[in-house]
Amino acid sequence: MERLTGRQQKILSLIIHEHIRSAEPVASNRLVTDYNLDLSSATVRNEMAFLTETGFLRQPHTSAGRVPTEEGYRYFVGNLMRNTTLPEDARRTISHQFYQSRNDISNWMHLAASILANQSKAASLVTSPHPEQVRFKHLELIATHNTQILCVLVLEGGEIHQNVFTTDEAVNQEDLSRISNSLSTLLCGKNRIEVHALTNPLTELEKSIADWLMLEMEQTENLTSGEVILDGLTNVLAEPEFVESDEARRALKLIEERTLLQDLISRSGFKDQTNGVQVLIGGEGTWDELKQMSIILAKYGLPGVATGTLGVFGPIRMSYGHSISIVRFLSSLLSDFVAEQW
Amino acid sequence: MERLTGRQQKILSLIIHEHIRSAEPVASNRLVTDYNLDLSSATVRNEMAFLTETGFLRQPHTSAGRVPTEEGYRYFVGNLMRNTTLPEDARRTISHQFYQSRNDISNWMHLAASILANQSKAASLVTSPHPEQVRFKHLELIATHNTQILCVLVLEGGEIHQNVFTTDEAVNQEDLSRISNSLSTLLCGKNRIEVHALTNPLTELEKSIADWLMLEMEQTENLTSGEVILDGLTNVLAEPEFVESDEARRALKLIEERTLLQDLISRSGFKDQTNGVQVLIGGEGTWDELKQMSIILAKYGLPGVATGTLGVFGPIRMSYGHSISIVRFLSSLLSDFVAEQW
DNA sequence: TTTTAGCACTCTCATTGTTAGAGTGCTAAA
DNA sequence: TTTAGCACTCTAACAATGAGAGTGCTAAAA
Repeated sequence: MERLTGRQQKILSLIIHEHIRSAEPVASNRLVTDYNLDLSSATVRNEMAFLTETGFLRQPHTSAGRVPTEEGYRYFVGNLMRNTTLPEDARRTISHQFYQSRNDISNWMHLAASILANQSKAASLVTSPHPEQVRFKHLELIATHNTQILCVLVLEGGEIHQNVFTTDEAVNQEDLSRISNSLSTLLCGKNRIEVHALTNPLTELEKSIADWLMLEMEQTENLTSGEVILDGLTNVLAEPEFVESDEARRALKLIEERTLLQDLISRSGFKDQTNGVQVLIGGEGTWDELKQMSIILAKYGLPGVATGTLGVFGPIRMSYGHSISIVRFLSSLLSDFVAEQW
Repeated sequence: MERLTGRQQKILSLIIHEHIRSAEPVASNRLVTDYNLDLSSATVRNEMAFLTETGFLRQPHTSAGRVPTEEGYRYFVGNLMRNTTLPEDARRTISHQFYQSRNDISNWMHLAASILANQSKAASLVTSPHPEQVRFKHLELIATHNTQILCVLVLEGGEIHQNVFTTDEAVNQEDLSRISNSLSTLLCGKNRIEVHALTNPLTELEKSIADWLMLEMEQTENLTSGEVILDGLTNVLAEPEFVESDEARRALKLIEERTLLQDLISRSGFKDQTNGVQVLIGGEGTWDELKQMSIILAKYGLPGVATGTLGVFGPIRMSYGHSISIVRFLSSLLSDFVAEQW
């Protein structure tokens, strides 16, 4: 990694800041006048030439200002950005919005996606918390019409699955309650394999119920992530660099189709930096479709028990400091919600 | 309504067909050569002049071909379009895709949105089926941790709500089961007002549970539509007329924010045409933001019991025949699913 | 009366030429 | 080491031009 002088770092920071604001190449003059630099534009130009040589800036054409490269953004995020935390009042406002829905997973997922999108002015995603190992909690059988049975499976952590069975002959609610009670007490807290070992079903109905609940548990376990909520897709489209080119459209299409997300979430190792928040800038050489975009991801939940992913994606020219602090804050907030229920 | 000769109708149809295909103004020549018209271009020009005068076509500029007006599309949809039904094999393929998820509302809503978007090459929406009157079906209380109680409310039709209560002291599962059993038998099939009249709670816990379930029932009842699933937003953005203008972006933004949808669904009277399918062309003078877009909506479900809405929205230059037949088919398919569960 | 060939007319769009100005790199002086 | 000054380059905006697309109209043909 190149070593930069304090002044070079400052100029790089200012250029990135100004470019994020204006979406245009930044001229040496603009820096001097608008940011009260105690330097002449010529000096700034010399430094800019150096930063261009070392790969942190580039020039769209000879007589244009400078634009940060991916490398430049990466250096900025890794070394220069001051580690902003969300101001106390913003935290309070956001926490307050969750007050009503803290007990309903689906609700707070949507809310989180909406807040992420609005605050970061980019697109956002939130995946449902995914348990490492699925455990049975409770089963309920409810007679609906004469031969139809609504079957509700509650997993540890409060996740709910439902299904409707049709039987050959009518079953009354008392019988159903007896079955569900015995199964519930028998299987409570058991994982998929234990459930399989314990169920020695007698009737046709019990057999199909047992089959179904093992299927649901297996599916839930194998999913890398359950539901994926997207929001703010149109925010990204409003950005000037995406108005013309259809690169963004293609990237958004991939994201809407959820194909990239799986890949992205599983391959981004979460090995590293910035306090559990992962920053992917310009596809990092791996994802060609994301050349113009950056993605900020964080896991949330209880490690080893149940985790989900949340994050924002926007133009490479995004406000990293603010976005990262939002992502980090929501990640810890949602972790609390998960901890309450698991 | 103007009276058009057969030839005029045919020319209007062909122009609309060709314009939907090419997204460009249609010239008199193109019609004669590409569609083997047994007429000269001059004759076609005369008819085109007439159709322009009567308001079905317009000319972007003097030396350009013709483009259908909103009025033109409306006449086409109302009078000229042959009432296409989806081919048998397409129906079968689609039905087959639903096979696995016919019992899970959330699943089939997503699937329906995805199929609508892909088939119509436009954006799609599906709202959850909304009961006319909410009725209690079943209540289940499950002890999770020492002082936490997971509370699952099942409404008639299979809709499920959940909440977590925290009590001052630990409660055992037997007590909870007793409470939920007695409440379930007491309240089964009752609507919100009857529930209110019947609950004369004794303990603090019972009181908060009763409060909550009445709140949920009330909220569910007051919603014009519950969950709204959107899909295929990026399909619309790929259309040439939206690449440049930001009109589409604004329209999509409104739709993403769900503000327009409520208005749209409630105000579109479903008074009319095309077998329960409602076609809104170019905002119909009411919605300015939708000048360039058309919306095809249909209700599904059991009228008077529980209904939802589904549809597609795309450029005004959309393939109405195909889209309408898809919407109609899915509407009847989902109606079957609703009928099975209510 | 209806259709059509022919032609003048209009408007767009792509191309070219031109110019102002934005911004740089370099040099020589401070 | 910094900076003033200046030549140089490239873009973006504008005007001028011409080809071509497509029309409307007229007068002749069916």
